[in-house]
Amino acid sequence: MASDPNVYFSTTLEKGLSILGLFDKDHSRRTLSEIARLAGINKTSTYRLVNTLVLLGFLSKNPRSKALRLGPKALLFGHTIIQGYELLHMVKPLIDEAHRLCNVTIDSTLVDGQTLLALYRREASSTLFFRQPLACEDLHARATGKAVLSRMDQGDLERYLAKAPYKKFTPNTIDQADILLQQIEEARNRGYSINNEEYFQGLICIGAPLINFQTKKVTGAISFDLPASEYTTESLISTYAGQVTKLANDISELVTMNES
Amino acid sequence: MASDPNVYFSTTLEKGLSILGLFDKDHSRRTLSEIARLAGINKTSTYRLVNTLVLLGFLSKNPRSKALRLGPKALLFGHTIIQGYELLHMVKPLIDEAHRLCNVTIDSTLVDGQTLLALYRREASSTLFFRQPLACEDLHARATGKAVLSRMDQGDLERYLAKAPYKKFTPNTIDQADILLQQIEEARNRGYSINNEEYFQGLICIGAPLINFQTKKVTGAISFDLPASEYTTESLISTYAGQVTKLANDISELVTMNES
DNA sequence: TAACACTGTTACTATTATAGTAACGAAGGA
DNA sequence: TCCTTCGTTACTATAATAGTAACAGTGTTA
Repeated sequence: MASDPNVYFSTTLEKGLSILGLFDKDHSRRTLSEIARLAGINKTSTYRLVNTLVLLGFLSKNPRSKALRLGPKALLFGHTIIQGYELLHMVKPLIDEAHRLCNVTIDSTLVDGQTLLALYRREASSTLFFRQPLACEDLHARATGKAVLSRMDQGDLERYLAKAPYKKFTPNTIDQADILLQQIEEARNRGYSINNEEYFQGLICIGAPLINFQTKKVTGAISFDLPASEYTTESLISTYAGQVTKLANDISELVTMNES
Repeated sequence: MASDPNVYFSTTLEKGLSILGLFDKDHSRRTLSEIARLAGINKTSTYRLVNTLVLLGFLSKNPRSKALRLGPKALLFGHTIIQGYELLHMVKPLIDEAHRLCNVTIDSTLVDGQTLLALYRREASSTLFFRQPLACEDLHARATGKAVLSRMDQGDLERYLAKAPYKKFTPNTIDQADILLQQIEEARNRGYSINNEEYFQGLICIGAPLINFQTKKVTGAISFDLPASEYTTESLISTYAGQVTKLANDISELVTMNES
Protein backbone atom coordinates (compact mmCIF):
# COMPACT_ATOMS: atom_id res chain seq x y z
CA MET A 1 0.00 0.00 0.00
CA ALA A 2 1.35 3.36 -0.99
CA SER A 3 2.06 5.56 1.99
CA ASP A 4 0.12 8.78 1.85
CA PRO A 5 2.12 11.63 3.29
CA ASN A 6 -1.01 13.47 4.40
CA VAL A 7 -2.30 12.36 7.78
CA TYR A 8 -5.47 14.33 7.24
CA PHE A 9 -6.64 12.48 4.21
CA SER A 10 -8.76 9.37 4.14
CA THR A 11 -7.88 7.05 1.31
CA THR A 12 -10.76 4.80 2.27
CA LEU A 13 -13.28 7.54 1.64
CA GLU A 14 -11.60 8.41 -1.62
CA LYS A 15 -11.88 4.83 -2.78
CA GLY A 16 -15.47 4.48 -1.71
CA LEU A 17 -16.47 7.58 -3.62
CA SER A 18 -14.54 6.50 -6.68
CA ILE A 19 -16.48 3.24 -6.64
CA LEU A 20 -19.81 5.01 -6.50
CA GLY A 21 -18.67 7.28 -9.30
CA LEU A 22 -18.14 4.30 -11.57
CA PHE A 23 -21.88 3.99 -12.01
CA ASP A 24 -23.10 6.30 -14.73
CA LYS A 25 -25.55 6.38 -17.58
CA ASP A 26 -23.58 3.95 -19.69
CA HIS A 27 -22.57 1.69 -16.83
CA SER A 28 -25.53 1.14 -14.60
CA ARG A 29 -24.53 -2.42 -13.76
CA ARG A 30 -21.09 -3.57 -12.75
CA THR A 31 -19.45 -6.62 -11.26
CA LEU A 32 -17.16 -6.72 -8.27
CA SER A 33 -14.06 -7.64 -10.27
CA GLU A 34 -14.81 -4.95 -12.79
CA ILE A 35 -15.00 -2.38 -10.03
CA ALA A 36 -11.79 -3.63 -8.46
CA ARG A 37 -9.99 -3.37 -11.78
CA LEU A 38 -11.32 0.05 -12.71
CA ALA A 39 -10.81 1.58 -9.30
CA GLY A 40 -7.40 0.00 -8.93
CA ILE A 41 -8.24 -1.55 -5.58
CA ASN A 42 -7.57 -5.13 -4.65
CA LYS A 43 -10.49 -7.49 -4.58
CA THR A 44 -10.91 -7.87 -0.84
CA SER A 45 -10.85 -4.16 -0.16
CA THR A 46 -13.25 -3.63 -3.00
CA TYR A 47 -15.48 -6.27 -1.52
CA ARG A 48 -15.46 -4.50 1.82
CA LEU A 49 -16.26 -1.14 0.32
CA VAL A 50 -18.91 -2.48 -2.01
CA ASN A 51 -20.42 -4.45 0.83
CA THR A 52 -20.56 -1.27 2.87
CA LEU A 53 -22.33 0.54 0.07
CA VAL A 54 -24.77 -2.32 -0.29
CA LEU A 55 -25.55 -2.38 3.42
CA LEU A 56 -26.09 1.36 3.37
CA GLY A 57 -28.40 1.09 0.38
CA PHE A 58 -26.21 3.02 -2.04
CA LEU A 59 -25.73 -0.08 -4.13
CA SER A 60 -27.99 -3.04 -4.57
CA LYS A 61 -26.79 -6.50 -5.38
CA ASN A 62 -28.69 -9.02 -7.41
CA PRO A 63 -28.79 -12.09 -5.17
CA ARG A 64 -28.29 -14.50 -8.03
CA SER A 65 -26.06 -12.81 -10.54
CA LYS A 66 -24.28 -10.69 -7.91
CA ALA A 67 -24.44 -7.82 -10.34
CA LEU A 68 -24.27 -4.42 -8.68
CA ARG A 69 -26.26 -1.34 -9.45
CA LEU A 70 -27.14 1.89 -7.74
CA GLY A 71 -29.65 1.57 -4.92
CA PRO A 72 -32.43 3.86 -3.75
CA LYS A 73 -30.20 5.65 -1.26
CA ALA A 74 -27.93 6.64 -4.10
CA LEU A 75 -30.82 8.23 -5.93
CA LEU A 76 -31.83 10.16 -2.85
CA PHE A 77 -28.20 11.08 -2.27
CA GLY A 78 -27.83 12.42 -5.78
CA HIS A 79 -30.99 14.45 -5.58
CA THR A 80 -30.06 15.82 -2.18
CA ILE A 81 -26.62 16.87 -3.33
CA ILE A 82 -27.85 18.62 -6.43
CA GLN A 83 -30.51 20.44 -4.47
CA GLY A 84 -27.89 21.35 -1.91
CA TYR A 85 -25.74 23.03 -4.51
CA GLU A 86 -26.35 26.63 -3.65
CA LEU A 87 -25.19 28.22 -6.87
CA LEU A 88 -27.71 26.23 -8.84
CA HIS A 89 -30.56 27.81 -6.97
CA MET A 90 -29.14 31.26 -7.44
CA VAL A 91 -28.61 30.79 -11.15
CA LYS A 92 -31.84 29.00 -11.96
CA PRO A 93 -34.31 31.89 -11.67
CA LEU A 94 -32.10 34.17 -13.77
CA ILE A 95 -31.77 31.62 -16.53
CA ASP A 96 -35.44 30.72 -16.40
CA GLU A 97 -36.35 34.37 -16.71
CA ALA A 98 -34.01 34.94 -19.63
CA HIS A 99 -35.33 31.79 -21.23
CA ARG A 100 -38.87 33.08 -20.85
CA LEU A 101 -37.97 36.40 -22.43
CA CYS A 102 -35.85 35.14 -25.31
CA ASN A 103 -37.31 31.65 -25.79
CA VAL A 104 -33.92 30.08 -26.46
CA THR A 105 -32.07 27.16 -25.00
CA ILE A 106 -29.73 28.39 -22.30
CA ASP A 107 -26.87 26.34 -20.98
CA SER A 108 -24.69 27.04 -17.99
CA THR A 109 -21.47 25.32 -17.02
CA LEU A 110 -18.93 25.53 -14.26
CA VAL A 111 -15.25 25.12 -14.87
CA ASP A 112 -13.30 22.79 -12.64
CA GLY A 113 -9.65 22.71 -13.61
CA GLN A 114 -9.72 21.99 -17.32
CA THR A 115 -13.19 20.52 -17.53
CA LEU A 116 -16.63 21.98 -17.95
CA LEU A 117 -19.31 20.68 -15.61
CA ALA A 118 -22.99 20.93 -16.43
CA LEU A 119 -24.71 23.32 -14.04
CA TYR A 120 -28.18 24.08 -15.36
CA ARG A 121 -29.78 23.90 -18.74
CA ARG A 122 -33.10 25.23 -19.87
CA GLU A 123 -34.32 23.98 -23.22
CA ALA A 124 -36.44 25.91 -25.65
CA SER A 125 -39.27 23.70 -26.79
CA SER A 126 -38.14 23.92 -30.39
CA THR A 127 -34.47 23.11 -29.92
CA LEU A 128 -33.25 19.91 -31.33
CA PHE A 129 -32.39 17.55 -28.57
CA PHE A 130 -28.87 16.44 -27.97
CA ARG A 131 -27.54 14.62 -24.98
CA GLN A 132 -25.60 17.09 -22.97
CA PRO A 133 -22.47 15.75 -21.33
CA LEU A 134 -22.18 16.15 -17.58
CA ALA A 135 -18.45 16.69 -17.79
CA CYS A 136 -16.60 17.84 -20.87
CA GLU A 137 -12.92 18.42 -21.46
CA ASP A 138 -13.24 19.68 -24.99
CA LEU A 139 -13.37 23.38 -24.32
CA HIS A 140 -12.23 24.15 -27.86
CA ALA A 141 -15.46 22.87 -29.37
CA ARG A 142 -18.03 24.68 -27.27
CA ALA A 143 -19.15 28.24 -26.88
CA THR A 144 -18.97 27.94 -23.10
CA GLY A 145 -15.53 26.40 -23.41
CA LYS A 146 -14.15 29.22 -25.52
CA ALA A 147 -15.74 31.76 -23.21
CA VAL A 148 -13.94 30.14 -20.30
CA LEU A 149 -10.66 29.97 -22.19
CA SER A 150 -10.92 33.65 -23.04
CA ARG A 151 -10.69 34.54 -19.37
CA MET A 152 -8.39 31.86 -18.08
CA ASP A 153 -5.00 32.43 -16.47
CA GLN A 154 -2.29 32.65 -19.06
CA GLY A 155 -0.70 29.51 -17.64
CA ASP A 156 -3.86 27.42 -17.65
CA LEU A 157 -4.69 28.58 -21.15
CA GLU A 158 -1.29 27.57 -22.47
CA ARG A 159 -1.67 24.23 -20.76
CA TYR A 160 -4.97 23.68 -22.48
CA LEU A 161 -3.72 24.80 -25.88
CA ALA A 162 -0.79 22.46 -25.51
CA LYS A 163 -2.89 19.35 -25.19
CA ALA A 164 -3.53 18.90 -28.88
CA PRO A 165 -4.85 17.15 -30.89
CA TYR A 166 -8.24 18.67 -30.36
CA LYS A 167 -11.02 16.18 -30.75
CA LYS A 168 -13.03 16.73 -33.90
CA PHE A 169 -16.80 16.48 -33.43
CA THR A 170 -18.00 17.94 -36.71
CA PRO A 171 -16.37 19.26 -39.90
CA ASN A 172 -16.51 22.70 -38.32
CA THR A 173 -14.66 21.78 -35.16
CA ILE A 174 -11.53 23.84 -34.79
CA ASP A 175 -8.53 21.59 -34.53
CA GLN A 176 -5.73 24.06 -35.11
CA ALA A 177 -4.20 25.88 -32.19
CA ASP A 178 -3.60 29.15 -34.00
CA ILE A 179 -7.18 29.53 -35.20
CA LEU A 180 -8.46 28.59 -31.78
CA LEU A 181 -6.19 31.10 -30.11
CA GLN A 182 -7.33 33.79 -32.50
CA GLN A 183 -10.98 33.06 -31.68
CA ILE A 184 -10.22 33.08 -27.99
CA GLU A 185 -8.61 36.49 -28.24
CA GLU A 186 -11.53 37.73 -30.26
CA ALA A 187 -13.87 36.41 -27.59
CA ARG A 188 -11.85 38.15 -24.90
CA ASN A 189 -12.09 41.46 -26.73
CA ARG A 190 -15.76 41.22 -27.57
CA GLY A 191 -16.95 39.57 -24.37
CA TYR A 192 -18.67 36.70 -26.09
CA SER A 193 -17.69 33.53 -27.94
CA ILE A 194 -19.18 31.75 -30.93
CA ASN A 195 -19.66 28.09 -31.69
CA ASN A 196 -20.74 27.55 -35.28
CA GLU A 197 -21.74 23.88 -35.44
CA GLU A 198 -18.38 22.92 -34.02
CA TYR A 199 -19.72 20.59 -31.37
CA PHE A 200 -22.99 19.34 -32.74
CA GLN A 201 -24.36 19.51 -36.25
CA GLY A 202 -27.13 22.04 -36.55
CA LEU A 203 -26.37 23.83 -33.32
CA ILE A 204 -24.99 27.36 -33.32
CA CYS A 205 -24.20 28.97 -29.99
CA ILE A 206 -23.08 32.21 -28.43
CA GLY A 207 -21.43 32.12 -25.03
CA ALA A 208 -20.12 34.45 -22.35
CA PRO A 209 -17.91 33.82 -19.33
CA LEU A 210 -18.91 33.95 -15.68
CA ILE A 211 -16.43 35.90 -13.64
CA ASN A 212 -15.87 36.29 -9.96
CA PHE A 213 -15.39 40.05 -9.95
CA GLN A 214 -13.53 39.95 -6.67
CA THR A 215 -10.90 37.39 -7.52
CA LYS A 216 -11.09 38.16 -11.27
CA LYS A 217 -11.18 34.44 -11.93
CA VAL A 218 -13.45 32.71 -14.41
CA THR A 219 -15.84 30.31 -12.74
CA GLY A 220 -17.83 29.09 -15.71
CA ALA A 221 -19.83 30.22 -18.70
CA ILE A 222 -23.29 30.36 -20.20
CA SER A 223 -24.45 29.95 -23.76
CA PHE A 224 -27.52 30.50 -25.88
CA ASP A 225 -27.97 27.52 -28.20
CA LEU A 226 -29.89 27.95 -31.43
CA PRO A 227 -30.72 26.03 -34.59
CA ALA A 228 -28.12 26.69 -37.27
CA SER A 229 -30.89 26.47 -39.84
CA GLU A 230 -32.32 29.74 -38.57
CA TYR A 231 -29.24 31.76 -37.70
CA THR A 232 -25.94 32.79 -39.18
CA THR A 233 -23.01 33.88 -37.06
CA GLU A 234 -23.89 37.48 -37.85
CA SER A 235 -27.59 37.30 -37.07
CA LEU A 236 -26.81 35.38 -33.91
CA ILE A 237 -24.47 38.10 -32.72
CA SER A 238 -26.73 40.97 -33.64
CA THR A 239 -29.71 39.31 -31.97
CA TYR A 240 -28.24 37.82 -28.82
CA ALA A 241 -24.78 39.21 -28.05
CA GLY A 242 -26.22 41.90 -25.82
CA GLN A 243 -28.51 39.59 -23.93
CA VAL A 244 -25.97 36.85 -23.41
CA THR A 245 -23.36 39.22 -22.00
CA LYS A 246 -25.98 40.93 -19.85
CA LEU A 247 -27.14 37.62 -18.39
CA ALA A 248 -23.55 36.49 -17.85
CA ASN A 249 -22.89 39.73 -16.03
CA ASP A 250 -25.90 39.32 -13.77
CA ILE A 251 -24.93 35.77 -12.92
CA SER A 252 -21.33 36.82 -12.36
CA GLU A 253 -22.51 39.23 -9.70
CA LEU A 254 -24.30 36.39 -7.97
CA VAL A 255 -21.22 34.22 -8.18
CA THR A 256 -19.10 36.96 -6.71
CA MET A 257 -21.51 37.51 -3.85
CA ASN A 258 -21.84 33.81 -3.28
CA GLU A 259 -18.14 33.13 -3.09
CA SER A 260 -17.20 35.91 -0.73
CA MET B 1 -14.49 3.53 19.32
CA ALA B 2 -17.35 1.11 19.03
CA SER B 3 -16.27 -2.26 17.73
CA ASP B 4 -18.08 -3.21 14.57
CA PRO B 5 -18.67 -6.92 14.39
CA ASN B 6 -18.58 -6.92 10.61
CA VAL B 7 -15.09 -7.13 9.16
CA TYR B 8 -16.44 -6.36 5.72
CA PHE B 9 -17.84 -2.99 6.52
CA SER B 10 -16.04 0.32 6.32
CA THR B 11 -17.11 2.74 8.99
CA THR B 12 -14.92 5.39 7.43
CA LEU B 13 -16.84 5.30 4.19
CA GLU B 14 -20.12 5.38 6.06
CA LYS B 15 -19.03 8.47 7.93
CA GLY B 16 -17.79 10.21 4.84
CA LEU B 17 -21.05 9.65 3.03
CA SER B 18 -23.05 10.79 6.01
CA ILE B 19 -21.07 14.02 6.01
CA LEU B 20 -21.79 14.66 2.35
CA GLY B 21 -25.43 13.88 2.97
CA LEU B 22 -25.65 16.67 5.50
CA PHE B 23 -25.63 19.21 2.69
CA ASP B 24 -29.11 19.69 1.32
CA LYS B 25 -31.36 22.44 0.05
CA ASP B 26 -31.85 23.97 3.47
CA HIS B 27 -28.27 23.49 4.61
CA SER B 28 -25.96 24.43 1.81
CA ARG B 29 -23.31 25.82 4.13
CA ARG B 30 -22.03 24.15 7.25
CA THR B 31 -19.15 24.51 9.67
CA LEU B 32 -16.78 21.82 10.79
CA SER B 33 -18.07 21.68 14.35
CA GLU B 34 -21.62 21.56 13.13
CA ILE B 35 -20.78 18.60 10.94
CA ALA B 36 -18.95 16.85 13.75
CA ARG B 37 -21.92 17.30 16.04
CA LEU B 38 -24.57 16.23 13.53
CA ALA B 39 -22.64 13.24 12.24
CA GLY B 40 -21.62 12.20 15.72
CA ILE B 41 -17.95 12.05 14.83
CA ASN B 42 -15.19 13.59 16.87
CA LYS B 43 -13.65 16.76 15.63
CA THR B 44 -10.35 15.40 14.41
CA SER B 45 -11.87 12.58 12.44
CA THR B 46 -14.38 14.98 11.00
CA TYR B 47 -11.54 17.26 10.06
CA ARG B 48 -9.79 14.43 8.26
CA LEU B 49 -12.89 13.39 6.36
CA VAL B 50 -13.89 16.92 5.50
CA ASN B 51 -10.37 17.68 4.41
CA THR B 52 -10.47 14.66 2.16
CA LEU B 53 -13.72 15.82 0.60
CA VAL B 54 -12.26 19.28 0.10
CA LEU B 55 -9.12 17.93 -1.55
CA LEU B 56 -11.24 15.77 -3.82
CA GLY B 57 -13.44 18.74 -4.73
CA PHE B 58 -16.64 17.41 -3.21
CA LEU B 59 -16.63 20.22 -0.71
CA SER B 60 -15.21 23.68 -1.00
CA LYS B 61 -14.00 25.71 1.93
CA ASN B 62 -14.15 29.44 2.17
CA PRO B 63 -10.57 30.46 2.97
CA ARG B 64 -11.62 33.17 5.35
CA SER B 65 -14.75 32.03 7.10
CA LYS B 66 -13.87 28.32 6.76
CA ALA B 67 -17.48 27.68 5.90
CA LEU B 68 -18.02 24.52 3.90
CA ARG B 69 -20.28 23.98 0.96
CA LEU B 70 -20.65 21.48 -1.84
CA GLY B 71 -18.01 21.72 -4.53
CA PRO B 72 -18.17 21.19 -8.28
CA LYS B 73 -17.25 17.53 -8.01
CA ALA B 74 -20.28 16.97 -5.84
CA LEU B 75 -22.53 18.44 -8.49
CA LEU B 76 -21.02 16.20 -11.13
CA PHE B 77 -21.24 13.27 -8.76
CA GLY B 78 -24.92 13.90 -8.11
CA HIS B 79 -25.72 14.22 -11.79
CA THR B 80 -23.74 11.13 -12.64
CA ILE B 81 -25.45 9.04 -10.00
CA ILE B 82 -28.92 10.10 -11.00
CA GLN B 83 -28.20 9.41 -14.63
CA GLY B 84 -26.74 6.08 -13.63
CA TYR B 85 -29.94 5.03 -11.95
CA GLU B 86 -31.22 2.56 -14.48
CA LEU B 87 -34.82 2.40 -13.39
CA LEU B 88 -35.20 6.11 -13.92
CA HIS B 89 -34.40 5.76 -17.59
CA MET B 90 -36.79 2.88 -17.98
CA VAL B 91 -39.61 4.70 -16.25
CA LYS B 92 -39.12 8.11 -17.82
CA PRO B 93 -40.37 7.42 -21.35
CA LEU B 94 -43.48 5.68 -20.05
CA ILE B 95 -44.34 8.53 -17.75
CA ASP B 96 -43.54 11.14 -20.36
CA GLU B 97 -45.80 9.38 -22.82
CA ALA B 98 -48.66 9.11 -20.33
CA HIS B 99 -48.12 12.74 -19.43
CA ARG B 100 -48.37 13.66 -23.08
CA LEU B 101 -51.58 11.72 -23.54
CA CYS B 102 -53.36 12.78 -20.35
CA ASN B 103 -51.74 16.14 -19.72
CA VAL B 104 -51.58 15.61 -15.97
CA THR B 105 -48.81 15.81 -13.41
CA ILE B 106 -47.41 12.35 -12.83
CA ASP B 107 -45.32 11.48 -9.85
CA SER B 108 -43.35 8.32 -9.23
CA THR B 109 -41.74 7.18 -6.01
CA LEU B 110 -39.72 4.27 -4.78
CA VAL B 111 -40.19 2.76 -1.38
CA ASP B 112 -37.13 2.15 0.74
CA GLY B 113 -38.05 0.62 4.05
CA GLN B 114 -40.71 2.93 5.41
CA THR B 115 -39.89 5.98 3.32
CA LEU B 116 -40.89 7.14 -0.11
CA LEU B 117 -38.10 8.38 -2.35
CA ALA B 118 -38.74 10.68 -5.29
CA LEU B 119 -38.01 8.89 -8.55
CA TYR B 120 -39.35 10.99 -11.40
CA ARG B 121 -41.96 13.67 -11.68
CA ARG B 122 -43.46 15.19 -14.74
CA GLU B 123 -45.46 18.34 -14.21
CA ALA B 124 -48.43 19.45 -16.22
CA SER B 125 -48.01 23.08 -17.13
CA SER B 126 -51.18 24.02 -15.33
CA THR B 127 -50.50 22.26 -12.05
CA LEU B 128 -49.94 24.42 -9.05
CA PHE B 129 -46.38 24.20 -7.95
CA PHE B 130 -45.41 22.65 -4.70
CA ARG B 131 -42.00 21.66 -3.55
CA GLN B 132 -41.82 17.94 -3.75
CA PRO B 133 -39.91 16.26 -0.95
CA LEU B 134 -37.05 14.00 -1.95
CA ALA B 135 -37.71 11.64 0.92
CA CYS B 136 -41.00 11.33 2.76
CA GLU B 137 -41.97 9.14 5.67
CA ASP B 138 -45.57 10.18 5.79
CA LEU B 139 -47.10 7.47 3.70
CA HIS B 140 -50.50 8.04 5.24
CA ALA B 141 -50.88 11.44 3.64
CA ARG B 142 -50.03 10.65 0.04
CA ALA B 143 -51.64 8.70 -2.75
CA THR B 144 -48.36 6.97 -3.51
CA GLY B 145 -47.93 6.22 0.17
CA LYS B 146 -51.31 4.59 0.52
CA ALA B 147 -50.75 2.66 -2.68
CA VAL B 148 -47.51 1.31 -1.24
CA LEU B 149 -49.14 0.51 2.09
CA SER B 150 -51.89 -1.39 0.32
CA ARG B 151 -49.38 -3.92 -0.96
CA MET B 152 -46.91 -4.03 1.89
CA ASP B 153 -46.09 -7.10 3.94
CA GLN B 154 -48.49 -7.51 6.83
CA GLY B 155 -45.63 -7.01 9.26
CA ASP B 156 -44.32 -3.83 7.67
CA LEU B 157 -47.83 -2.44 7.40
CA GLU B 158 -48.51 -3.03 11.07
CA ARG B 159 -45.21 -1.44 11.92
CA TYR B 160 -46.15 1.65 9.95
CA LEU B 161 -49.64 1.86 11.40
CA ALA B 162 -48.19 1.58 14.88
CA LYS B 163 -46.06 4.68 14.53
CA ALA B 164 -48.82 7.14 15.28
CA PRO B 165 -49.45 9.99 15.64
CA TYR B 166 -49.70 10.67 11.95
CA LYS B 167 -48.47 14.08 10.97
CA LYS B 168 -51.29 16.39 9.94
CA PHE B 169 -50.58 18.44 6.82
CA THR B 170 -54.06 19.75 6.03
CA PRO B 171 -57.50 19.51 7.62
CA ASN B 172 -58.12 16.50 5.38
CA THR B 173 -55.08 14.53 6.47
CA ILE B 174 -56.09 11.21 7.94
CA ASP B 175 -54.75 10.91 11.45
CA GLN B 176 -56.75 7.95 12.71
CA ALA B 177 -55.44 4.46 12.26
CA ASP B 178 -58.80 2.81 11.66
CA ILE B 179 -59.83 5.16 8.87
CA LEU B 180 -56.40 4.85 7.30
CA LEU B 181 -56.54 1.07 7.47
CA GLN B 182 -59.96 1.10 5.88
CA GLN B 183 -58.71 3.24 2.99
CA ILE B 184 -55.71 1.00 2.57
CA GLU B 185 -57.92 -2.06 2.31
CA GLU B 186 -60.11 -0.26 -0.15
CA ALA B 187 -57.05 0.62 -2.20
CA ARG B 188 -55.90 -2.99 -2.13
CA ASN B 189 -59.25 -4.17 -3.44
CA ARG B 190 -59.64 -1.51 -6.11
CA GLY B 191 -56.03 -1.31 -7.19
CA TYR B 192 -55.73 2.43 -6.73
CA SER B 193 -55.55 4.88 -3.83
CA ILE B 194 -56.95 8.36 -3.34
CA ASN B 195 -55.49 11.46 -1.74
CA ASN B 196 -58.10 14.16 -1.35
CA GLU B 197 -56.13 17.26 -0.33
CA GLU B 198 -54.59 15.32 2.52
CA TYR B 199 -51.02 16.34 1.80
CA PHE B 200 -51.28 19.68 0.10
CA GLN B 201 -54.22 22.04 -0.12
CA GLY B 202 -55.75 22.08 -3.57
CA LEU B 203 -54.12 18.86 -4.74
CA ILE B 204 -56.17 15.73 -5.32
CA CYS B 205 -54.36 12.57 -6.39
CA ILE B 206 -54.94 9.04 -7.49
CA GLY B 207 -52.16 6.51 -7.05
CA ALA B 208 -51.32 2.93 -7.87
CA PRO B 209 -48.59 0.62 -6.57
CA LEU B 210 -45.59 -0.67 -8.51
CA ILE B 211 -45.14 -4.38 -7.98
CA ASN B 212 -42.34 -6.75 -8.76
CA PHE B 213 -44.45 -9.53 -10.22
CA GLN B 214 -41.79 -12.09 -9.55
CA THR B 215 -41.18 -11.44 -5.88
CA LYS B 216 -44.70 -10.04 -5.36
CA LYS B 217 -43.15 -7.20 -3.42
CA VAL B 218 -44.13 -3.55 -3.74
CA THR B 219 -41.27 -1.41 -5.01
CA GLY B 220 -42.95 1.98 -5.22
CA ALA B 221 -45.95 3.80 -6.59
CA ILE B 222 -47.09 6.39 -9.08
CA SER B 223 -49.75 9.03 -8.84
CA PHE B 224 -51.64 11.44 -11.05
CA ASP B 225 -51.88 14.81 -9.29
CA LEU B 226 -54.69 17.18 -10.19
CA PRO B 227 -56.18 20.47 -9.03
CA ALA B 228 -58.90 19.86 -6.46
CA SER B 229 -60.74 22.81 -7.91
CA GLU B 230 -61.46 20.83 -11.04
CA TYR B 231 -62.02 17.33 -9.74
CA THR B 232 -64.01 15.50 -7.13
CA THR B 233 -63.01 12.09 -5.84
CA GLU B 234 -65.63 10.55 -8.09
CA SER B 235 -64.70 12.38 -11.28
CA LEU B 236 -61.04 11.68 -10.59
CA ILE B 237 -61.71 7.98 -10.33
CA SER B 238 -63.96 7.77 -13.35
CA THR B 239 -61.52 9.75 -15.46
CA TYR B 240 -58.14 8.38 -14.40
CA ALA B 241 -58.46 5.13 -12.44
CA GLY B 242 -58.07 3.05 -15.58
CA GLN B 243 -55.09 4.98 -16.88
CA VAL B 244 -53.24 5.13 -13.61
CA THR B 245 -53.54 1.39 -12.98
CA LYS B 246 -52.59 0.69 -16.58
CA LEU B 247 -49.47 2.82 -16.33
CA ALA B 248 -48.58 1.28 -12.97
CA ASN B 249 -48.93 -2.12 -14.52
CA ASP B 250 -46.67 -1.26 -17.44
CA ILE B 251 -44.03 0.14 -15.14
CA SER B 252 -44.33 -2.85 -12.84
CA GLU B 253 -43.44 -5.09 -15.74
CA LEU B 254 -40.32 -3.02 -16.33
CA VAL B 255 -39.44 -3.20 -12.67
CA THR B 256 -39.87 -6.96 -12.68
CA MET B 257 -37.70 -7.36 -15.74
CA ASN B 258 -35.14 -4.96 -14.38
CA GLU B 259 -34.76 -6.69 -11.04
CA SER B 260 -34.44 -10.24 -12.29
C1' DT C 1 -9.04 45.96 28.04
C1' DA C 2 -9.46 41.45 29.48
C1' DA C 3 -11.66 37.20 29.98
C1' DC C 4 -14.32 34.02 27.58
C1' DA C 5 -16.21 30.79 24.34
C1' DC C 6 -16.06 29.53 20.40
C1' DT C 7 -13.82 28.34 16.06
C1' DG C 8 -10.33 25.31 13.01
C1' DT C 9 -5.93 23.08 13.09
C1' DT C 10 -2.07 20.16 14.52
C1' DA C 11 0.90 16.72 17.25
C1' DC C 12 0.93 12.46 19.19
C1' DT C 13 -0.07 7.51 20.15
C1' DA C 14 -2.82 3.27 21.21
C1' DT C 15 -5.68 0.63 18.91
C1' DT C 16 -8.26 -0.83 15.41
C1' DA C 17 -9.55 -1.10 10.84
C1' DT C 18 -7.74 -2.07 6.60
C1' DA C 19 -4.69 -4.11 2.74
C1' DG C 20 -3.25 -7.85 0.69
C1' DT C 21 -2.34 -12.88 0.24
C1' DA C 22 -4.21 -17.12 -0.18
C1' DA C 23 -7.65 -20.54 -0.47
C1' DC C 24 -12.43 -22.00 -1.28
C1' DG C 25 -16.83 -23.35 -3.65
C1' DA C 26 -19.80 -22.08 -7.37
C1' DA C 27 -20.89 -20.80 -11.94
C1' DG C 28 -19.98 -20.48 -16.72
C1' DG C 29 -17.39 -21.23 -21.00
C1' DA C 30 -14.49 -23.86 -23.90
C1' DT D 1 -14.31 -32.54 -18.94
C1' DC D 2 -11.17 -29.10 -17.69
C1' DC D 3 -10.32 -24.48 -16.99
C1' DT D 4 -11.21 -19.89 -15.99
C1' DT D 5 -13.36 -16.42 -13.46
C1' DC D 6 -16.53 -15.19 -10.26
C1' DG D 7 -17.66 -13.77 -5.26
C1' DT D 8 -16.61 -14.84 -0.64
C1' DT D 9 -14.00 -15.83 3.58
C1' DA D 10 -9.97 -16.53 6.92
C1' DC D 11 -5.94 -14.67 8.41
C1' DT D 12 -2.26 -11.31 9.76
C1' DA D 13 1.14 -7.47 9.33
C1' DT D 14 0.84 -2.96 8.92
C1' DA D 15 -0.84 1.31 8.08
C1' DA D 16 -4.73 4.30 8.90
C1' DT D 17 -7.74 5.99 12.08
C1' DA D 18 -9.84 7.54 16.68
C1' DG D 19 -9.44 10.18 20.30
C1' DT D 20 -7.05 13.23 23.60
C1' DA D 21 -5.00 17.33 24.27
C1' DA D 22 -3.12 21.62 23.22
C1' DC D 23 -2.74 25.75 20.18
C1' DA D 24 -3.77 29.96 17.69
C1' DG D 25 -7.27 32.81 15.83
C1' DT D 26 -11.81 35.27 15.89
C1' DG D 27 -15.64 37.34 17.77
C1' DT D 28 -18.40 38.19 21.86
C1' DT D 29 -19.19 39.52 26.38
C1' DA D 30 -18.14 41.68 30.46
